[in-house]
Amino acid sequence: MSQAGEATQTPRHAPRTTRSAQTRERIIAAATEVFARSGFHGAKVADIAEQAGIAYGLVYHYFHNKEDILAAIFTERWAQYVTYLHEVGDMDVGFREQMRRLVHFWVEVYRREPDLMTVMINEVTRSYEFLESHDIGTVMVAFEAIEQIIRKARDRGEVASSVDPQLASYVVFGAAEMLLTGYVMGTLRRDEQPAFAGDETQMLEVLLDGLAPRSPT
Amino acid sequence: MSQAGEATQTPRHAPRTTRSAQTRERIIAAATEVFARSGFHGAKVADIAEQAGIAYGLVYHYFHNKEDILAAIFTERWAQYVTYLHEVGDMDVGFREQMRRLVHFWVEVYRREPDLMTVMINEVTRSYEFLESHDIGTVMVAFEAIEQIIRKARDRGEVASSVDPQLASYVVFGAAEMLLTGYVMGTLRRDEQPAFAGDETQMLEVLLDGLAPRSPT
Amino acid sequence: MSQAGEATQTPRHAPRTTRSAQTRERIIAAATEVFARSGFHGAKVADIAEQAGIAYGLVYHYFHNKEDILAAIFTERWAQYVTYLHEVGDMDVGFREQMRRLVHFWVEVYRREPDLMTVMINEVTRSYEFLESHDIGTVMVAFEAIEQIIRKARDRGEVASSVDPQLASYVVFGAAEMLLTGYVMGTLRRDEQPAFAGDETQMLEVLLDGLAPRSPT
Amino acid sequence: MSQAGEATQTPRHAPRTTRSAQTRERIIAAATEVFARSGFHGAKVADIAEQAGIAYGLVYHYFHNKEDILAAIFTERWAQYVTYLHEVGDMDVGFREQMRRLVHFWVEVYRREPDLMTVMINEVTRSYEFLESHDIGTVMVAFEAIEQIIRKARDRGEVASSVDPQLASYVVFGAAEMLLTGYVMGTLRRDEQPAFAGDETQMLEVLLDGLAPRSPT
DNA sequence: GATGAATGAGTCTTCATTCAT
DNA sequence: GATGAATGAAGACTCATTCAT
Repeated sequence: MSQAGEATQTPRHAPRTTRSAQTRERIIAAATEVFARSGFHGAKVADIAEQAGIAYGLVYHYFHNKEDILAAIFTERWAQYVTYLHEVGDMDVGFREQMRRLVHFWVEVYRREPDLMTVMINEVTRSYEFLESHDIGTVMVAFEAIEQIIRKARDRGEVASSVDPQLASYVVFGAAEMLLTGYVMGTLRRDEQPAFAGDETQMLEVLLDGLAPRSPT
Repeated sequence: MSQAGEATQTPRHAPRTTRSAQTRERIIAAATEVFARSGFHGAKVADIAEQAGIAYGLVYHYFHNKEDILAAIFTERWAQYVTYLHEVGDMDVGFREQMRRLVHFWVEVYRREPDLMTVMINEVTRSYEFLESHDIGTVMVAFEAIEQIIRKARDRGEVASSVDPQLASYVVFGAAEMLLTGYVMGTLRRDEQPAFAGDETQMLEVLLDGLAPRSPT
Repeated sequence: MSQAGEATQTPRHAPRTTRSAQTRERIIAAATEVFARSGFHGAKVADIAEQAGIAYGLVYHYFHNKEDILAAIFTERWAQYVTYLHEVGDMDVGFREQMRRLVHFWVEVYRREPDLMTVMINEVTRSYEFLESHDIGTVMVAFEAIEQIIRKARDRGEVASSVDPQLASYVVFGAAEMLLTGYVMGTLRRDEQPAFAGDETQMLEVLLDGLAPRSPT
Repeated sequence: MSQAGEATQTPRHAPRTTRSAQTRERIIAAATEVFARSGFHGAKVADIAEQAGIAYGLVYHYFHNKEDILAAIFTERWAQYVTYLHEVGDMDVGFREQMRRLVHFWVEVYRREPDLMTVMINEVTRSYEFLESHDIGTVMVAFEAIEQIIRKARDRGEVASSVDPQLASYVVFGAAEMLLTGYVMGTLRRDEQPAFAGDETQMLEVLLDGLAPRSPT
């Protein structure tokens, strides 16, 4: 745990073969699932290996330690996530459409990789332990990307001038995350595709237009 | 973890003396602090005892095990929380005012007991582990209380008729929780009272009126 | 455990009042029951106190430690036991009658105090630990008493001359003990008094006349 | 203790290698020795491991917990024991010879594996704790086997018709067990082979022909 | 690369014993 | 005498990590 920073910097080895790379991916996928279910501390390396269908000793061929797996998930998946946020920010499609795509993206990502989001949120976003040994700024980038989208839209007049982009980014992120949490926890049951689409519409409406009725009802 | 439910139901003993009750409170307070700092898994019973200024063995006079302490924190504080949500729901003050009070309540609770909220958020609300071994319904009551507030307001015409109260309750809860998470994480630095007040106003505005500008766009 | 010998020699105090003596008896009775059920190591002082209906701290007013309670059971009860064995040995009633009385005595003692016998056998007679810290000779006296009874009977011609009194005492003691174990374990169900009487007769017959049919049946 | 049954049913894993199987045997042998010396409760897992020449953690690769080791000793040895009893029962050699072999078997087993018998007697046969958490029927099978031997012999006229086979099986088993206990406790010192043989003869005589002199005295 | 046997630091938890009240 | 709060030594058990095969 103490050498976490170092470990993160020093991948155990570069993948030499395709198979090797596949095994590494399998471990990351398995770890994502197990971390999501049990949390970092509650996850056993043996569980991860079992989930990945390999011997537990093999994990240490690919990662220095358990912490290093979490770091890899973070490094290799979070980046994609933030990349998309920036892409959306750079799209010339208007704020409503940007938000629509963001919400859709979240819901889609969750539908495809619910565990990844869970780990990101629970283990990365909240963990002092983790953040202390990594750059908290890297985590914050996601918030800042959304903040930027809102700020620019505000500058264009597509967001109310009174809105504080930073605060608003927390609202947006929080709302999205709680929706996804509802999915994962099973408190929001959505078995059909249309239901997911309906949620996207609803969330979008609430975030953009608020709860209070617009104009003369 | 498997006997957690049982443990929760069976307090080790009724407080016989004032001193006994005080020690129990000391342990709960200390545990709240340590759980907030290190997380449930990362917290050592010995740390909790040290923080409480007692021998670690004494913890087991008052609680069955570590899990039981977390359960006690949850049980004894969450009820107060839900009670307030219901009080707000019963107030005859209009939806905007209800929401104002809710948001203020959340921010205030955090300001007064940041560790408690941290534990609630990180170890209870977000923990599969906890939710799986306890009555998730107890947790959901909070969501339902907000859902009811929104539903009634919609019936009164104070919330747009197109809004789905359940979905909206997730947005509201999620936004509030992420705000507090920002406080907890220190990514939202708020050292001054006015800053907190500003956040409340902002959050209220976004939730009620949305990000999009009102008036004639 | 190390000062067991010392502890045994030094009763914590002489009973000053009748009530005091009664409490001491209650502890001994309770301990006998708990030791029988859980063994010495498995028995908790708290269980003994609860069984006795007193606070666990009070146990230490009457005994130095847990070991001391066992020693007291041994000292104060075993003596009575051996005394009776000697009485039987001194009776001028013939070997068959002596054996009859012995067997009856065992069955009776067990019927009245099965726990006492269980403790004697399991924790005293069979325990290296106990025997190491006490005079094993004291325990052996019971065997020797039976051995003497047999030896004298042999000298009188009432026992086959080929019989080794020492070995025979083990047979007698073992048979009796296993019978009683059957009662306690519930593998030998005896709810009616006649059943017990029947067992005494059977055991006596087998021990005295053997399994093989006597001459012309 | 409550999951003991479950643990017993579920070996931690099947031996994958010869070495693995050897280590498991080493642990069982070491545990037998330590249990015999200190009793189940008094035995430390660390002692067992030290005796086996391994790290204590390794014990938990092979067994779920301490109780599980005792259960394994019982399961894997008792079966052999009962098997032999049945073999003797099926022999067509007459009752006297059957008994002779039984007694010889018991004495031999003790001579070869005194610790094993000590554990069987002290921790298995006598322990409520053990018997409560396991199938007592499995233990009783041994009694029943002897009972059958006696019953059949009675039917053949080789045992007195007045004998109750069940009661008699307790006498036989009890006598044998106490003899072994004498060996175990060291109260019956037998350093020479002839002494053991003498014991067998004596026990056989007492059990078959009884203490009372046969014929006309 | 792969496996899983082996290690032992780290914790939780129990419970005999003490002692203030 | 009586109580039970408090202490802390002792020991069971977990599991990340190493390494021989």
